[in-house]
Amino acid sequence: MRLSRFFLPVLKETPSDAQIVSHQLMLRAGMIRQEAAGIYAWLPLGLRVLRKIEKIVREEQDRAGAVELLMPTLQPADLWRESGRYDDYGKEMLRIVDRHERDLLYGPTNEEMITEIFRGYCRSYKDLPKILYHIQWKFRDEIRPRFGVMRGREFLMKDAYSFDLDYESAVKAYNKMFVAYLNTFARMGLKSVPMRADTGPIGGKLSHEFIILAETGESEVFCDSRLVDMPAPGEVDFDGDLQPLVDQRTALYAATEEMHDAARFESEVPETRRLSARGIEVGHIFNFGTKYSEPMKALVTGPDGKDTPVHMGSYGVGVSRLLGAIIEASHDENGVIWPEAVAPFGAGVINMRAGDEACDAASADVYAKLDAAGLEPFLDDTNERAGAKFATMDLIGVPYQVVIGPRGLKEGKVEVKIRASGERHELSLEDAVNRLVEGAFK
RNA sequence: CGGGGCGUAGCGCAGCCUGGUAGCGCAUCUGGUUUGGGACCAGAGGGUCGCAAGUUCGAAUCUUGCCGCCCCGACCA
Repeated sequence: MRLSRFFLPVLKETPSDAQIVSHQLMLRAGMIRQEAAGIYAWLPLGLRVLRKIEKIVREEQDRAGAVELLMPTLQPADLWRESGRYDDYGKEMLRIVDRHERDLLYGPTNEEMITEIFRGYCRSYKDLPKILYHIQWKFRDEIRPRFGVMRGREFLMKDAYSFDLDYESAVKAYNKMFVAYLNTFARMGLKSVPMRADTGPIGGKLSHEFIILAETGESEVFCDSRLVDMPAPGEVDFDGDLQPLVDQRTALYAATEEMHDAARFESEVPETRRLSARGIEVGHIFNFGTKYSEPMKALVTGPDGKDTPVHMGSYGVGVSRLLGAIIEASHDENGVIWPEAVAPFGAGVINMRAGDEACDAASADVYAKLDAAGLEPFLDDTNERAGAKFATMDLIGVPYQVVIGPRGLKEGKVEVKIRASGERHELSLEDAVNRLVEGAFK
């Protein structure tokens, strides 16, 4: 992508209504634009990152054996009357009446609808187990939206739902998502900590929140510090026994404020490892048994010929919130520092003197080679001054910058700057390209 | 929903108390000089001061109502 063709409305000054750094940087880098309280338009740069995050979430869901589908944002109220949640959910649910006076709602979540879909087709225990998911926009009419995409009213969420014959089998699905989540967040450069959580209005007994530690987090959390640096499981056999991997983590103390037990914390965790911090919830998994399948009559016939309600679980990831969480975890005074896996562009190319024949030619050459190698380069081919170009490239957080100017070019050199460390390397044009393509700077 | 604050040009703000020609910085446009860390000079455009009603000869400024946004608390991916 060339900057001259792109749509990148960067702001020099920080808009006054943004309080936390991720919100400020998302506005300044031209990633989002607020259209109403808690409702944002995704500008091209923000959308690119959102898609990267979505892709990682999708790949890890698929790897864990979940199957993607897509449900509508609008749902009939009757479905929610079946589960009893039409009345329970309260004002957070946006209720809509259509021209025929039919009650609809903009889905805040999809347990009812997925249960309806499941019961429409699956009658036998032989259809089980199943995990279905989608990545879709949700609306919750929050009392107080805040912090940009961290607590928006409209937000992108991955929600998965599992269906099993019994509790034991449902725990296996739960464990799959548990492990998949650890891998998902790790791929985005985040250290996530699974914590015992309250099940809230969704109901059920087994539940964990996945928390990213950050000063600006909304929840207070307490955990054994060993959990924070425990590496993600990585390659695992999702059909194998995941219980040891889960136990290894759940054995260590970790709880959010509402589940915190100070006495237990102090007795189980040695003082040096007691970590109390703030965190951002980026994922939440639940097992809720037959809470929906029973009232909604999602029954399967078991091997014994008897009908039983399926055991279900639901598993959410705040996809749009993750942008905020990643920025909170990775930025400096100059802007965002994207982990490579989610960076909107793989490498930036700064043409220091657009219009200069040699600079134009060298920039085009580097750009073409990086592009051919699949690095998704971003070329600043504008007439801005050097300082402005550096500032913009730093702000939008591109992991590597190739600086091509007349000064270096005289000696056949370009400069590669690593955004995260600030390190610079003077290299020949070929070396710069080759080493970027090889990933030599990682 | 309770408490607090704000709404003036695309962005950041001043002006309001004490009513009388709507201003500054950045951004934008034109011309020129510049060009390795957010340039300089000269000129130009852009605002029914959130909306409505009231008070007044006269309202950005005072009063009332409404709307929107932000912050603090109880809830949530």
